[in-house]
Amino acid sequence: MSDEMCKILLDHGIKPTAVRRRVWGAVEHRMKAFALSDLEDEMPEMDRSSIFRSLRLFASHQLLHEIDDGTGKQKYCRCRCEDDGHLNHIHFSCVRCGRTYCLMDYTIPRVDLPEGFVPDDIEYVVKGLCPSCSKG
Amino acid sequence: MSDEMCKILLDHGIKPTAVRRRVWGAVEHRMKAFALSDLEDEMPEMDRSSIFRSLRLFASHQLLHEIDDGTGKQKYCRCRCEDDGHLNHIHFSCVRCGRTYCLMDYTIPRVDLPEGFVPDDIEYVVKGLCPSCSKG
DNA sequence: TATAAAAATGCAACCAAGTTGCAATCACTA
DNA sequence: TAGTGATTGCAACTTGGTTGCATTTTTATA
Repeated sequence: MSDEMCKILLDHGIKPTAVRRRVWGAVEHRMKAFALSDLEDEMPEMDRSSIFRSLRLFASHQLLHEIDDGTGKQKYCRCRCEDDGHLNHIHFSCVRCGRTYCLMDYTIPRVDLPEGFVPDDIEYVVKGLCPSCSKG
Repeated sequence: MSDEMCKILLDHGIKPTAVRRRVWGAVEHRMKAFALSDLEDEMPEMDRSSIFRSLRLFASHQLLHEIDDGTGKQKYCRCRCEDDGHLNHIHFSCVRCGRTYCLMDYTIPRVDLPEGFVPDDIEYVVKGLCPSCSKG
């Protein structure tokens, strides 16, 4: 709805249709990684493939990152990188509650690769217990 | 068949049945990560779920690691860790040919996590072009 | 050794998540 | 306003993983 929201989409070359604004609104302020199924549950009146297509579109236009936390479900997180569009923070995946945290302030330490390997992107996922699950 | 093979399985608390020896034989010398589907293709006369159960068994007995390289397929690699049973090397996943390399000599750099996060395992996957694909 | 009990296997079916084909609808331009 | 292309909703399909169960094999016990 808001002009603000439209602007972000337009700035990234995305036509702000009703579906896309709806999806973006549900997504833009999230700090944790989320899956398609999360959005499905929250917006049961919306079509799965429409949400899916919006997410993929956002990801291809650098509004979201696609991350893989080892749970077998594709997750997304809000991209806040100014640089080259690549993820540069680590993720934490809780083995108990299944939530994935974006640790924005923790950058991925780099490794020099053997000759011939040309890196493009890095995924650094720590698995264990998150603060709320480690308390118990 | 070989006593050697049986010994490895027995040493890890696994009864060396025919299926398991067959699967282990197809797996033990691999340097690259592999998926269930790879073994299915190589041993078409074997049952999928039997291979699957063997792999899961091996993994639960620390003979294999289950790794997630972001391709959406569960991959496995030969465990050569002497220490705590955790993976400690990085992986390289080629976006062109889909192969996943275990870079055994490249250990995962550690990151101090925020208060409350209790790490158990780490996944470090670099995506890009492998030596054979980056040549072209 | 014969038999009972337990474990492993093969098969078919199921499930979840992602993805696609296509017709209906919408948005925009001429 | 008609025509064109993009978008959407729906249903169906694909892939990979997983499970239920009857059959077979192995192991333990009498």
